[in-house]
Amino acid sequence: MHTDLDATFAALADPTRRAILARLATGEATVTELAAPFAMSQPAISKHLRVLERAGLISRGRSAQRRPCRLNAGPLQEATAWLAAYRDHWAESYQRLDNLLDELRAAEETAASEPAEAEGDDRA
Amino acid sequence: MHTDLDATFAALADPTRRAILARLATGEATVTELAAPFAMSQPAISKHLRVLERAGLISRGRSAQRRPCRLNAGPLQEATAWLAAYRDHWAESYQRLDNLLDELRAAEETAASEPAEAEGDDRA
DNA sequence: ACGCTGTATAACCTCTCGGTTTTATAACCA
DNA sequence: TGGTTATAAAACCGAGAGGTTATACAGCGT
Repeated sequence: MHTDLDATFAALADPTRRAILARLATGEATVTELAAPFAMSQPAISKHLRVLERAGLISRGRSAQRRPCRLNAGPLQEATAWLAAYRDHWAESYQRLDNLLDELRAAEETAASEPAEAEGDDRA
Repeated sequence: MHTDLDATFAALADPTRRAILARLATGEATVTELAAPFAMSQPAISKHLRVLERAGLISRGRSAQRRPCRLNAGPLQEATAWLAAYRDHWAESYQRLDNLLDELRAAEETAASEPAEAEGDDRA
């Protein structure tokens, strides 16, 4: 249960991959759809997807010649759990930020209908 | 405010560095103290510390010829905030884990005297 | 002044990463 | 059957990670 953190954090260390995850949070997408926003070749995206897949962050189906990707957030939860152990430490420093997360959480729950303009969006 | 995630996640992607952070959650420590548990040369640890420092995860003081390190958890909070955007997605899949975090949190609050022993300890 | 302790720097090696271009595979369409 | 679309695979490249050993530097103790 304490493995894979290497792969998970390493996968998250790249802005392109974080953006891909953000996109996939919206719903399934094909490789070319995912590649579109980036000034990068298609094979480069395929490589990123392979990294995400090996980290367990995405999984892929088959639809004709397309290979749709979908988010698999399990590892993100593991990562979050690891980080949670340090919550106190930044709470010490500046407790106000403890609220930030609660706000964030509340915002998400409330904004079920409102057009999310909040973060989760990286990259141009 | 949404930068540095690259550096933060990259820093967290190494088990040695995660272990160092776990150790520092206990309190300040000198370089040799930090190096002790690892089957690795001292310069290697110094390099890891430089990575952590450049990621803003630690800062260092001076006490005689020693250069004590202390945890600076700000970036961890940023990382947590980023991950928080995906909470729903694993909540969908298996809601039970939503509780896990609450339990973890509760455990920490209760164990006000026992600093993070959960996980964090990697490596042989 | 001398030597010891604590830490950083330098030079080097190997491996992986992130990107490229080119080519192959697979499944659709006509 | 042939062509086009969607994706993967191969071969290559430069840069950086992560480790090593050897060396330099700083500050203490005597």
